[in-house]
Amino acid sequence: MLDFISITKALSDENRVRTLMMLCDGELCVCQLIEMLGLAPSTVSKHMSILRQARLVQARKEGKWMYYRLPDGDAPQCVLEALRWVQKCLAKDKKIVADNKQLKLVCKIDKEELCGCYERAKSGKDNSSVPKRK
Amino acid sequence: MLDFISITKALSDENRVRTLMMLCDGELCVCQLIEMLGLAPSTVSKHMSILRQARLVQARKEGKWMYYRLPDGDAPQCVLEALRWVQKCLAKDKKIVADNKQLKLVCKIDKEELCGCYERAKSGKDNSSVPKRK
DNA sequence: AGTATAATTCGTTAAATGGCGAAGTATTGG
DNA sequence: CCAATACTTCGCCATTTAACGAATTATACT
Repeated sequence: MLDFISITKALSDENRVRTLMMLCDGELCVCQLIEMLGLAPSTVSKHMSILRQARLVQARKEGKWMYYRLPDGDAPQCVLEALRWVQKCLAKDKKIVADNKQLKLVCKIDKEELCGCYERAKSGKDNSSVPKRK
Repeated sequence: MLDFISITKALSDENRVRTLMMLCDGELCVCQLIEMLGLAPSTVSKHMSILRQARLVQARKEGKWMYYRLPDGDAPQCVLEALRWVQKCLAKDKKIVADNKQLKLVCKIDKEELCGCYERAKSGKDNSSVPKRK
């Protein structure tokens, strides 16, 4: 029961659900999620730890980057079915579709360039919708 | 998205999930739920309004009693699938199994007798496990 | 070694949530 | 009509939660 409630609690926040939907096409690193969600790094990190606790995502560290992804079949049945349910319910959701579109742009941004996200966030300018190159 | 989150929020409380599972075998009235959950009437009423808002339950008033039940197929697909998921995940859960057993006893109690639950609750004695007859 | 970067942990704050009892509404029964 | 019963709504309190920035950890780059 506790495991179950940890899943539903994890799913009861919009930003976490958006994150799960963003991971449908493959893993993302935290700075990409920060860019997409427009939240502080510490906040995103907390969200990911809640999703991880519920086993809705898995993590992989590579160098200084942390990648998150949906579980690969080895997760509890209850979790896998939850993910299928979420995906089916929200596939056509307006916000989710917009996120998907935005995500394609963000994924094109070079890692080194993107991860100035900390500084950019502090500067107050929202330039998240513009994929930049040098 | 908002509808979706209202469902996951509704499912993120143990007492509400227990309630849904109790409704699997048919409708129950509020005083039966009060008896089962051991909560104040106002609290149970609030829980039911949250479940109703999410369309996870439907209500029917008969005389002075209010009956709640799972939706009959006319609910959104997303809701029906959520209910199937919850039921599958928790069918064998310890607390849920115990609730089911307890519920059978509570259902045998005569309505007129059961609904002194308000007074009984105030008296502080937990006699909920003993189905009583005059 | 020493700085910069990516992410997490910690401490705080504002808002949401679950609980209760008191008061209000609606229905039944005298 | 009036009292009793079955809820529901409202107002309050304690706890939890989502957010942030500051401090910390871990890795890469000179």
